[in-house]
Amino acid sequence: MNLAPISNVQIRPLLERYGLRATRQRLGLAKLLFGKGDRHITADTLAAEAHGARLFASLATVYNVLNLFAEVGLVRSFTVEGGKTVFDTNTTDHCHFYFEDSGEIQDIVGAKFADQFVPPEGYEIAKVDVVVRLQRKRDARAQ
Amino acid sequence: MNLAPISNVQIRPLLERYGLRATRQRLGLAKLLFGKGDRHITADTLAAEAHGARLFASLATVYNVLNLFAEVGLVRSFTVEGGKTVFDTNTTDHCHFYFEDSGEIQDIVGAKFADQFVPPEGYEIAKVDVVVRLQRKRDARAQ
DNA sequence: CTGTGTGCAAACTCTTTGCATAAGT
DNA sequence: ACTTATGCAAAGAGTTTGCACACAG
Repeated sequence: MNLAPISNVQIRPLLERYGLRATRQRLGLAKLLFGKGDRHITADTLAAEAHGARLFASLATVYNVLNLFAEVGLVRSFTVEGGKTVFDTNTTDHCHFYFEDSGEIQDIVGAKFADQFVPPEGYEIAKVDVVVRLQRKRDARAQ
Repeated sequence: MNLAPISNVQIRPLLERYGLRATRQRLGLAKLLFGKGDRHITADTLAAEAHGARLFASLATVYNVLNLFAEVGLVRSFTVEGGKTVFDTNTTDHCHFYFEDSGEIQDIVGAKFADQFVPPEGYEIAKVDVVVRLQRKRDARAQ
């Protein structure tokens, strides 16, 4: 995937291409997700955003839709410590910075790892999650 | 760390070296953790194991002790999808295989990544979590 | 119409917390 | 003795589920 921002009208065919019914909630959430480039978002944040855009989708539906999108490959999900699930619209092989102070997540460009691992006999790699946790540098002189 | 299996008598000084009071629960849990080489274990599994060994430690205490051990660097924790926190007695820089079918976790030997990332200005790397998720290979001819 | 999605609330899992009691040094 | 840890139960966060109703094709 990793599409450039998608205009309104392209979303319906996008869903249909993945065999998904184009419901109002799915269209609206997809528009929020794919309308502004790469995003890292949790279910409750997306629900809040949807609500702000006067798109009414319950939290349960947001979870359903995000999990569904993740299953078909429209988004990618991973978990950060604390147990929160983050959904990423960039489904290519890449790593993440996680800022411990702000909770922000950022793609690490150019870091690819999935093909460096040799899976054990009988298994294949489903995905590789790499999270680099960052903390504010404490200057040696300070403290 | 990454110590070879530790005998009984070494555990008390180990805790004291880390400035931790040697309580019965901590001694017992440490013995279970460090007594059999590298382990990947969740709090509830360790609690069950302790119970089986007639060491009575409540789940809350197991969490307290594991989090404390993680803080001082005796163990390392990371989260797998599903939100479970896994505690690893191997605190060196390494990656993990996660078997989706069994839930098992295995160290990947020889894979080191922490020094390959350049943190953004003002930040330093707290840790790098790499989880390679594995699924049973579905033979192309099958299905 | 028919099947599928949605919304709500309740259930569920994992983890943390508050407070009285127990134990360590 | 004094301090810190433990146990219990309850609270908390995040996510999933069951069922009645609504909507898409």
